[in-house]
Amino acid sequence: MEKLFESEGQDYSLKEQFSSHEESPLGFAPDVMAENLKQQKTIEMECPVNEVAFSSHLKSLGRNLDGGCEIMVKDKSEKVMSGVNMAMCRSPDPVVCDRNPHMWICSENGFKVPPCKDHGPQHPCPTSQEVVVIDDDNNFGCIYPTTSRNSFRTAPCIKGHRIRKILASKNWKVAAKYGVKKNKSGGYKRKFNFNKRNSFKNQRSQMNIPFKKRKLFDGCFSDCNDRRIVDRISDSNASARETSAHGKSSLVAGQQGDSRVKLRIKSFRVPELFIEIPESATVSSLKRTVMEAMGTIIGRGIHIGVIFRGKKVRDDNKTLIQTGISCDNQDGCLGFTLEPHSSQTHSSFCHKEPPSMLPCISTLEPINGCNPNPTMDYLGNNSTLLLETHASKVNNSSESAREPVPFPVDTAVVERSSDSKLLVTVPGMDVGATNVVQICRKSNQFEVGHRRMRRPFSVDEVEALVHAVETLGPGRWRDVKLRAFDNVKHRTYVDLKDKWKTLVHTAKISPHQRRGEQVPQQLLDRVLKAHAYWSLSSTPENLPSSPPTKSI
DNA sequence: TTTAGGG
DNA sequence: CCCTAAA
Repeated sequence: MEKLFESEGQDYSLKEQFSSHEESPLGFAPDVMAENLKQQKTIEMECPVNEVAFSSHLKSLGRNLDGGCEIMVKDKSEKVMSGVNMAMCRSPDPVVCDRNPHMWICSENGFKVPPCKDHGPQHPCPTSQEVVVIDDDNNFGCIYPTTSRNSFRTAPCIKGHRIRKILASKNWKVAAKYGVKKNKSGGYKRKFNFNKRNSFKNQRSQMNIPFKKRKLFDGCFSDCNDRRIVDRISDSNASARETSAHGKSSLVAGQQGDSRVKLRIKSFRVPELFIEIPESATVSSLKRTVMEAMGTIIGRGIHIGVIFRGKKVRDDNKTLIQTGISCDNQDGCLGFTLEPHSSQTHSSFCHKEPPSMLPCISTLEPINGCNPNPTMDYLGNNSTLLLETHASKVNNSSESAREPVPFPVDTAVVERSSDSKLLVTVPGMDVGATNVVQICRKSNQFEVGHRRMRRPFSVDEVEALVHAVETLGPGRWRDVKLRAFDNVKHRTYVDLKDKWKTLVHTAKISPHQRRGEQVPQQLLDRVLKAHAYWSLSSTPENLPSSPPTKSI
């Protein structure tokens, strides 16, 4: 596994963690993860904050239709990090937890068992109780695999209301199971894997989505590359296990005898949130920020995309037969994505939303330069959703997904920033000045037609680039990358080449023509000098004897 | 995969 | 930043 960030002796600021969230997840050090994966241990979490946002989003989709979802951030010592400066959460592994901390706890050292009828936080479930099962009657608890005896407890009401909708209850149940795995001590921990690379590679994500039938799983990462999802079904068929094929969907031969197609959707690809928050922000403001982002994105507009045999099925009017979706299909050729509502593509941008309504849906509309079809693939967790639906339901799925989800979010003012991001200003946050949350659906570079988020080079980056080019020369961009940006995943050697190109151009034009963050003239002088130096000759033997930094 | 260059 | 021909 590629090393994502150094943890030893490093002092990451929150800003760094956020700005380079791809490389610096808040969670475990990747090498630790890799080691754990080798040993097939449970991996707790590797979770950049933007992904935290989405994990929360996933959870909220499922279980918080009637209420808010509190995000708990804990460190290894089990201290709830709420209210402290997030900069404190560097080396520890902040974890996002459910709104029901009595149900699951997710810290490095501690855990609590699910409150099944037989056991509680003070009396952990025995190891024989391998899985937590939530049945179809709003119960949850443990199952004794040897005796098949269940220890269920009726699910609590949320905000004093029994969950009304069937979908809601199903969701809640699914999400409650989300990411829970028994640890070796017999308790249960949340388990995440947000390894982006693997997620991309495996084109897999886990998205718990309302559907007709839900079954339960204990998710096990059997290995690093192939985290199959083991389903454990809560009904009498509890011994039945299913292994997810590709994190997508499989077509199950129907038993109806007619032409119905049964789909078992293993997962959805989901978009991703990017959140930027001041380093001085408190955890509670972070929570709120994440909440806002979640509410924004799940509020409206998400609908379902269908990908069949690697191609997106764009024609909604096609029948399944015309599309080729049938029971004969092999596993994995059908996939679903969550994506912005297409009708909002050109909709105007709203600035205010009535109270008690969701924030503006603008994050869901394709942002200028942003990917209109974010398919950031999320493995994301170890549970999956087993569902069966008839073919006729497929077209309706977007309908249900579009259904507004009640979510207690403050009115948010949403603005479009000039650089293809959305700024969500959240009022009432306790971080002094205005909190600005940038929400931008990041593009998936592995998907065609998706533009990456714009990330202007900082002066420091320019300095590093200039220095590398001074010594290596232009034209060795791979070396430049390895030398100066090896640990910066989002800067490719093409990016560096492009940046050098613009730097040379910038250096040649007059200062008042320059835009963006001003690069110090001294740096630009070095650019020109290096450019001239390396332009003198294309052959090394004709080069001046000393590099540009030392020459002249 | 990298480089190089136009868009 | 994207796209892509060419190496």
